[in-house]
Amino acid sequence: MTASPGPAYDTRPVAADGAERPVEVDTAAVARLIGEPARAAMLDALLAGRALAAGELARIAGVSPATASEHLSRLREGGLIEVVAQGRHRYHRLASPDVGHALEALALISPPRPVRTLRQSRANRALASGRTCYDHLAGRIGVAVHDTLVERDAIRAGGDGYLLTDPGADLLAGLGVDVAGARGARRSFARPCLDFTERRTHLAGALGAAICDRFLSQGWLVRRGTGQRGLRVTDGGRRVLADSLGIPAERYAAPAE
Amino acid sequence: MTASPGPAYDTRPVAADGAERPVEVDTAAVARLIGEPARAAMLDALLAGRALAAGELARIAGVSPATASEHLSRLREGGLIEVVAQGRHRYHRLASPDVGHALEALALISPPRPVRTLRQSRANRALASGRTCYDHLAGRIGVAVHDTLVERDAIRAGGDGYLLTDPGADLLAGLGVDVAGARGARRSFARPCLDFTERRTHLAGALGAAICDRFLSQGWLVRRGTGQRGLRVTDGGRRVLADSLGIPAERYAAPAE
DNA sequence: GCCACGGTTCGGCCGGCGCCGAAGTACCGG
DNA sequence: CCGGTACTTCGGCGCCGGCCGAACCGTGGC
Repeated sequence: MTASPGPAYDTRPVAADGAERPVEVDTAAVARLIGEPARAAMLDALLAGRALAAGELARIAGVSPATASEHLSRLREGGLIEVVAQGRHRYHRLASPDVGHALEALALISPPRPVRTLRQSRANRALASGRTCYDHLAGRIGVAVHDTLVERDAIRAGGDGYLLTDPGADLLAGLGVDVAGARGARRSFARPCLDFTERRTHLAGALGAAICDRFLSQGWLVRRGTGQRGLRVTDGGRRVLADSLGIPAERYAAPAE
Repeated sequence: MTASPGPAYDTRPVAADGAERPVEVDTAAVARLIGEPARAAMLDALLAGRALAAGELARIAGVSPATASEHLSRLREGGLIEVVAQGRHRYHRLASPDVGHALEALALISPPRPVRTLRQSRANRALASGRTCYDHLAGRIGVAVHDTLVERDAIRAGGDGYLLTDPGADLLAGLGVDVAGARGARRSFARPCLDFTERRTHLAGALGAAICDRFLSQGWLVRRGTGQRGLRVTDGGRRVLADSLGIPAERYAAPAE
């Protein structure tokens, strides 16, 4: 039995509007969009959840602004990214967490490409420790938080993903996480997300994002360098993780070697 | 707390061998493989879990045997499919469930393509009710079974996916499901799998496969037609679902219209 | 041994698309 | 208004790769 009232499953006949009916789907079109090195590099950069301007994406992908512009408009038409105009800049971001999930699922079955430089290797090791995945915590920190919440019965499988138990809601509220806001969000509340560096599950959805927000705004975690994707635990964060969640620092230390 | 002894998380430092270290990964290469209509059609056909001969795949994709052969060898080199020679035929199948998951994750963000014929539409509606996803139950039946197991606390989030509780093990053993065999399997024991027709979660992994096996071998479910992907619930199956799991027939009936 | 059949390899055709430079458009600051 | 910057559109080049027919290899049936 779950902590929330009513059945965990949805007894309605899966919605009557046409969007939910099974339809053929053009998988090849989307894969073709991702299957171009420059576009894949852009999407990878956007996977951190930050909106980036077209010029930055051009530089990241190593192509001219003209080419980048074409790629971005294709990605937009394909529904993979959204664009928000702001002054002279046009910021791009992934259209939905589902896009991020598809990218990670692809990464999981993609051939490894040997790390080239020492600098690159060091950066990757840092990412393994803590990073954001779209907008929630990933890496060893994300996995540790996820596992602890499950272990303490703060979240339980249910619905389409997880349901928050009453003690779990108290625990997170005590940390200042905006649980009510997450419940009100129109996106999926809480669901598991496969972490491709750890090959383990961490917490995604509105709740995962709310936790990530809180940890960043309190300075418990800080963005690592200018890459924005890596995360570092501060001394205060170490205290909070240990005292409130019982997570020792070893659980999320960077892997050895 | 979970039902099994010891912590639900893995306290080891994520394995010391190089394979688990974070590496750059060539997502574009894999996406490029999938992003070709003929190859995508082949992969889609293989998503049902059946191994298919090269000739059949050529016919399905609508290309000549020569072209199909080239596509298949590329897919093989890319690690997406495996081939097993048998007499004059060479049977192809997806290399791993992860490949299937990536395909489903892509399908979730792919643009819908309107169903063309009435016949096609009817076939799709049947698939919505019950189907296999790689080797486990999917569709409305898969979702109903998954939700019921969660609702009855037979499975709980933990580890990398789900852990089976003691009452849950009794429940499934009572149905004749080979729980011990599933535990012994080297693959992931039980994990959620996103169903792209239902947009809901169902049960994958060794346990999901064991349940599917049992239901098919007892004749509670039968393959629908020659497509092998669709499933139909028999009268006996209806009884078992209602009596042992408390799932009424409405939960998995084909959607209206 | 011969043929039939499934599958692969090879050669050559051709369309699509990724690329850039240059020109065009929108927005901002002075 | 004018110049600079950010971005898009256009035209044209070149190559990758998807396609097929034909030839080639291995298996199985007779």
